[in-house]
Amino acid sequence: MVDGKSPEWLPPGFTEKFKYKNGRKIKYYYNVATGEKYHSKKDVISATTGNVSHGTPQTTNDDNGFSSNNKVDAISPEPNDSPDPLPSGWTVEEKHETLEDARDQLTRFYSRAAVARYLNSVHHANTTSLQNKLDNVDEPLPDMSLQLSMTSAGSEPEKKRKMALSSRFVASVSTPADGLPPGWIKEIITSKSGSKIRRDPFYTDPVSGHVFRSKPDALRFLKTGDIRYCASRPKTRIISN
DNA sequence: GTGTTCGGCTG
DNA sequence: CAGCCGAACAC
Repeated sequence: MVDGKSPEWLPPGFTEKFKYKNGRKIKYYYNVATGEKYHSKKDVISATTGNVSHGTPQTTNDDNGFSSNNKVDAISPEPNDSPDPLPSGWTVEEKHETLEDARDQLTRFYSRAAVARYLNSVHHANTTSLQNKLDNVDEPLPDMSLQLSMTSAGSEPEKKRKMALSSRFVASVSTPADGLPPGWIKEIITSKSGSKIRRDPFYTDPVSGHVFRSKPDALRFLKTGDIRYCASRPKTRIISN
């Protein structure tokens, strides 16, 4: 139960496969016997419980690309093996023979980025704009920039005061990210779903504008320079400077 | 297919 | 309890 390497719920004959589309990791389940693939656990379960032997729930194909050659969708761990979503303006010099070569180039790239980051952080100079306009705040406000926004769950754009208790509001506190290069912003997004209060941290790179869901993700990007290695694809917010 | 949220596992 | 991340959900 502890090791999630083998999904127990997965019926025999099924294998777990991964595919990378647009930098997003997609897991799907592949039925070796029939060649069908399913995107979610539900699909597999409903398909297997309803019709165990043979039923073609999705594609009614007797023969498709799976027949002759099962080219396993092996993930490419090397950054130089798949088309990189390089931003315009960046060019790939050559294909690297060794890892060190690639690493050297990455280092250059990161030096540059580091410089940009540093300059950016200095330019901002930690603008601690303290604005607490909240009336029903029961939490101690930190002396950092606080931003509050709320979304009306229903269709009432009014009465924002008491709504904080019944609707989902989002408050974000921005603080300099800890354990990351200067300039990075850590945001604690406080949201309310149902009656549960969530506090999720996000990390924003001021240079690229990527907002990472976790510190490890941010570190991964810093280290490899490729968001493909992140556990979750970061949203990219434009930096208004 | 893409973005968003939820929920749960782990340290 | 907080952080992280997969997966479900929704657009």
